[in-house]
Amino acid sequence: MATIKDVARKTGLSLATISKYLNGGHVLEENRQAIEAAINNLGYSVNRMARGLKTSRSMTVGVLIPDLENAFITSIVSNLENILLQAGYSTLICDYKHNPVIEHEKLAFLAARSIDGLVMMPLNGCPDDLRTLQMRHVPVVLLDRPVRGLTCDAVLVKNRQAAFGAADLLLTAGHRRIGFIGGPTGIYTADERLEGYLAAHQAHDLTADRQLIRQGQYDAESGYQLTVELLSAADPPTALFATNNEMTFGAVLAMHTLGIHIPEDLSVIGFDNQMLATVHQPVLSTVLQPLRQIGETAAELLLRRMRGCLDDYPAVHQLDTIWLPGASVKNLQS
Amino acid sequence: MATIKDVARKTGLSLATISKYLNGGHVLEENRQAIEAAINNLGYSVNRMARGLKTSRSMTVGVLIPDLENAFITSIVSNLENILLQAGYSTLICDYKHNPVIEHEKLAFLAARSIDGLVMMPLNGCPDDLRTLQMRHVPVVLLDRPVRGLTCDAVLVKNRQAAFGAADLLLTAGHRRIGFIGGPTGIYTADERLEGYLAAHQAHDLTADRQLIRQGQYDAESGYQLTVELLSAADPPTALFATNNEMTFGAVLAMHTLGIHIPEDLSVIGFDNQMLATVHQPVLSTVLQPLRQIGETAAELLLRRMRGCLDDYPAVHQLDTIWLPGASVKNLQS
DNA sequence: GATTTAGAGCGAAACGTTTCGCGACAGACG
DNA sequence: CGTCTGTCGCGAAACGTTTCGCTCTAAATC
Repeated sequence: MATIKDVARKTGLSLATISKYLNGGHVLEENRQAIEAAINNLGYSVNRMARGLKTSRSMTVGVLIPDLENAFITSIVSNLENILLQAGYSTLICDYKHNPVIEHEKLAFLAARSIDGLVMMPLNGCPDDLRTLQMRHVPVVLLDRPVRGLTCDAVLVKNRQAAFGAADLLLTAGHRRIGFIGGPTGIYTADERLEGYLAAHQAHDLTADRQLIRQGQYDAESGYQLTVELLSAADPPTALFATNNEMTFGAVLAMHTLGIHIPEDLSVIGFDNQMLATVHQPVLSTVLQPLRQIGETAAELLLRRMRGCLDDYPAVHQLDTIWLPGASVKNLQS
Repeated sequence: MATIKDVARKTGLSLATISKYLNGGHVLEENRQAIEAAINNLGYSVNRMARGLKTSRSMTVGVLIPDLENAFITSIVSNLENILLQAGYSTLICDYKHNPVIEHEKLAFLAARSIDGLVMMPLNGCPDDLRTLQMRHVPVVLLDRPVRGLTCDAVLVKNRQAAFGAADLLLTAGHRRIGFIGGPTGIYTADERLEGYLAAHQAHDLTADRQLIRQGQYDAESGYQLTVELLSAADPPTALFATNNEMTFGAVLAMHTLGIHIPEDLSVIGFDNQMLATVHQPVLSTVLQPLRQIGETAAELLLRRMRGCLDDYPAVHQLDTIWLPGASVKNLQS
């Protein structure tokens, strides 16, 4: 491998000059050409480890997500990666498989790789590790949910408003018994979405039947299970709101198994699962998160922070969700 | 940040000894304890860039894939990442969005990051860049398809056999007009799968009607389009075989739009799209690739190569596909 | 024509490791 | 007691950059 020394020798210039050129400094036109020729000739490319050693920047950002097999998440990551790459950063992607132990391990792993920044979709969030990172001036941007007790930049969506909208739509269509399939209490998005659901009832001067509110894990298994429970109860709902990607999948699976027709037997609103929503017959009315925008916002925020700009710290961006109109809601009024 | 020097100072030992300890060498029990105490005390962790500079190994592998939003692919990557991480490697994941220009760019980007190994699911494959990498003794493992004119390790599946099996199943069920929705000629997997389809016809002493064989891009758009064409033709097929993840999605979407019932109006076999297959009603009979196994095989092969073992080079692993039995094929015999 | 100023290049010292060859020492052996 | 052998630690030289402060030259200014 050619080094900067070889380029210096070949051009008759000094190391310092080559380095200056490489870092965008001004050199004489004549020398510029000589340097470029030598670089091509030798096939030189800068050794990022040597550079990193000197500058103590790795030009690498860590991305820690719960799941790499979830299109909803990877779509965000893909965006993120592209923007960061354009700025010269590479992206170290890790998933922790929804497991807090792995989450902690991989966070430690990333921290040990001397990353210049971190984007994380937290489960527990490991506030202590994150704080340590922040003390080292490694900026952190959270996705999807904040971490309790940690001051940090974050990119979220308006969960409460989205859930309010979905429930309101069902109520307005005349539904009075709306099943709610949600994540565990204590999880930020789960709490927010439930609150939105409840608030919509209040806005219609109604009180939701607590029996209709079912909470489990944010996974397909739970979605399936809770749907079965809800629908086999004494007084089943006429509509169902599944409040995350996996649970929507599980819920639809359960309805298929039970032979329930949408929307004749049951009106349904899903969350996030765009591919399922569009392939479903009829198309599933769904709350979608603005994946592209989440990725972009997070990337740009992180880049700003890595450039040292702390103007609006801590910034918490709350993005609007997108409504995918389908045909899975039956109007009971008509 | 504490350095090895600080540890040396604190313990009264020399740099060389600390380094030896860090790299698993033997030191006196007494010193070992002192070193460990000092490390904890100082919060020392090795600077990977300095280490990399000396050893000229980055302990990083590149992963280049066509698409990060495709669960079929990311599932492989997730596996890969986990195994590599256990061996101490981090994973630089890039996607090229099915675009040969980006493919080339990102490959160049990865190559410039001094990766220790590369796993790639190629489109064009950029044989020249890959060869350059190989000359630098950076092992490369290809996924899904080989690259024309390049000697290289690869992990593939038995495409021909899988397509043969699917077509054979339909033929055995009495179907004589089987639509084939495939990728473009020249793409390895597309060619192999088509050959399997044709071979199955031959095995039944039949010749496939060329009108039933439609080729497009490996995307949902094409799958949709070709399905519409096939079904609106004069003499439509009684069965359909969609031969990749996205095309299966597109095909199902088209059938829904056309109001076609599966399997009453049309028998269908899909490919790869497990989530669609299981959520579909009825469950879609589908050819699945062994994602976990592909990831593992590729990771282990790459690790072996990075350890310098070239015993079986070039190794081309051909894995068996998995048959997901569904209820989307109607038996015409009965 | 003398003095200032800006531009360009240079030398050398870091950055935090690994590694090679050597020396010190202790115990085993004849 | 002298020699040999094996273990453990040490000093110093790299690895390929960046960067600071300096010098040199030529143009600009008075």
